[in-house]
Amino acid sequence: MKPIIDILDERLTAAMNQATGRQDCAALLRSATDPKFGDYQANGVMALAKQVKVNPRDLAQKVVDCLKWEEICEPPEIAGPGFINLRLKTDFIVDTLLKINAKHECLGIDTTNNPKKIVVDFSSPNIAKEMHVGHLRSTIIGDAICRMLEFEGHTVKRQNHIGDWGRQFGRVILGLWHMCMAKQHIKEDQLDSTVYYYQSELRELEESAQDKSTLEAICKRIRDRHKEDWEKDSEGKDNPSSGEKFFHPFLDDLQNRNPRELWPDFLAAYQYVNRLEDSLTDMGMDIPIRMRDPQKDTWIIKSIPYESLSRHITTMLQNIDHPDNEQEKKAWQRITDISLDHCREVYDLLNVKITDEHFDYEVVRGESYYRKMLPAVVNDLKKMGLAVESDGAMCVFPAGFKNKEGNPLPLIIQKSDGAHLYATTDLAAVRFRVDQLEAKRIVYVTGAPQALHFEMFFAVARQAGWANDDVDLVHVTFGSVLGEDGRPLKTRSGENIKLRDLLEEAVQKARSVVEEKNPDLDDQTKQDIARAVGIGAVKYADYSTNRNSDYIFSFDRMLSLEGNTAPYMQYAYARVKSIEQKAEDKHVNIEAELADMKQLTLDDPAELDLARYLIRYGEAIESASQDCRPNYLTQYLYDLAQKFSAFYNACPVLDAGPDKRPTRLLLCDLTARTIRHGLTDLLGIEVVEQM
RNA sequence: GUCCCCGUAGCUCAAUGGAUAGAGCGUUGGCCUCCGGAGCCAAAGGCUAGAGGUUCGAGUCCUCUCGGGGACGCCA
Repeated sequence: MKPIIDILDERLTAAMNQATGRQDCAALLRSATDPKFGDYQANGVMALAKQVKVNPRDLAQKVVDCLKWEEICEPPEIAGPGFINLRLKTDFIVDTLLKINAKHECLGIDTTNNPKKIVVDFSSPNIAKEMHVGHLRSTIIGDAICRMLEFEGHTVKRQNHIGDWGRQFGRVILGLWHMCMAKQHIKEDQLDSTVYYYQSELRELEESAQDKSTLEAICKRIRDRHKEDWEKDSEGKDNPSSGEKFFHPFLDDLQNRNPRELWPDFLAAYQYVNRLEDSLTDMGMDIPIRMRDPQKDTWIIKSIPYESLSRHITTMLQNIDHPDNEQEKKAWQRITDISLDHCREVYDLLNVKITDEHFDYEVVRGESYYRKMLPAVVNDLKKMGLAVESDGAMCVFPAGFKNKEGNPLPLIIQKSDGAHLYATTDLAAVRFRVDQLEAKRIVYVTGAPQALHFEMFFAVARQAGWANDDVDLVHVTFGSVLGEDGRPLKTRSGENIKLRDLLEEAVQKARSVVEEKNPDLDDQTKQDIARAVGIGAVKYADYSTNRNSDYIFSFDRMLSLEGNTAPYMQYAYARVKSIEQKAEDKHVNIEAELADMKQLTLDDPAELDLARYLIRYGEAIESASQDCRPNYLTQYLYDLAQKFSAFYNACPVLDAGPDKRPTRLLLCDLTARTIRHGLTDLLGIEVVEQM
């Protein structure tokens, strides 16, 4: 079925064209601002009257005279300075409800007649970092956008543009190497109760931060051992540090281990590398490295500053696909696996699908995916004359952007050391998405601070002709999650709050509420409810604010069960389900009563109020999807739940007479279906039958 | 310094240029012989930070001021 608002808008527009003899009228049909004005109001007549210089109320009357409304609306009313107010006929509402009942799988909503291929780039966490609150919004807003677009009938390609390339690359490999070596330093019989050196030495480094000489002694000790381990690892081989003895077997063994157990260790080792490198600055310590002698094609050993070791690995591995770098490539792949597994755990909790196993196409295409396309991006921009060298770096200066000095602002695509940046990767990705994925719209869900980057990068993509006018480029921004103090949400010690911890706390808090309200449920049921309510509360709280606003994160409010929250919605749903369960006791066969319904009796104001709102679900989806604003959808669902509650209070269902009961059962059924569809199918929030 | 976002009830948040700016929490007062009271109904609470402007009409668009946050060349 076509949305009612669209039908009326078309008719109003036609009537306005007819009344004025023009072709360019806009009815501006909107939801009525107040129920006393009816269901819809047309705002366009007033502007039109101004243009054609006639009295707006007179024009409104003319428009109404030309308008076909009879089978849909009560007689239109002209109000105020020239509004045309439309109220749906009860018969029309009845008709529509019956049609929805006949097609209740899609709730009477048609798919779009203009389906597009749309890429949605979201979540995109950084490898080697635990997912934290900062990833919450992109992940769930992006997911909701995809779900809405998919429901509308678009072909959506989800892309998880993970940060798996670039500067931290060398450090993560070093981290894994330390994990390997630390294990070697542990005797077999100590394995249970032991502390790995990267754990104990991290503490030492932190504690001695202010004491230069102690710090140097620690670093020297670490360096000496590092060197020794490195040499031992290639014992008996002419290929230095080939990793034959320890590292390769370690990496192979990792494949057989549970990534979930490895993750904390890896994080600790990575943190160790970061700390160590920061500590080493200006200490003048060296470490040997191996490199290919390009002349003789043999390995040579060279000394470099210890603190630049990871940077060396990073630059060397610009060429990761070379056979010489197999060890590093393998290490990097293991880390990606381990890290993605951690993400997967969070995604599962959030009920978000943004990894490969859920789809028949590659979802996780991180920065590394585009690595081979980067030189071409730079070269092509150079050839076009768009990229020029500036202070040793390759830059594009898109028109209209200025820096602090008022000079043209560069988008840097290649650093002076030859390395590429995220702008380069973004450009390669946009090319890939337009050419290979045939995207007609690309949606980037990232925080507002990156707005300038996207503006510039879009401008360059357009200038280069990689995204022409037939491709929409959209940056969906969002605000920050704040703590109760109004500052960005952090732990007391100032660290990012781990997303998994946050979600687990939400489930735990929800559990204690369930425990209190409904102590007789069995343990598994309680846990299922706690999970649906806890996770749902976090997601719903996010969705229900304007995404551009910052919002203050509060477990108490989001779990408070009153107001516009997930628990309230879930409760409304559970109450309907409860009626269904009770039906059997009262010998009411719901299916039989709903099947093949021909007529409804909408007598009670609460029934009518609920009914007229139920048929407008599609409008809510349309507006939420259009602007990528899930809060339009939550607002609709909340209003719907409130109207249902009012109806529930005023109108007995199971005890109603046979003349009223089928209607009321239908209202219950469609309310439940709509809430479940909105919550679960579009927002990924579970509903529960009881709570 | 330039640019971007924000400033709405005591608090947390809404408001697709439209009519008298809405919810929830909190406050006050009603409503269970009845399907889940985790509910419903109602009241009080506002110069939409301030000043100009555009418009038939401005919380929304433009200009300025004040206050908060963020971005602005080799991180992402």
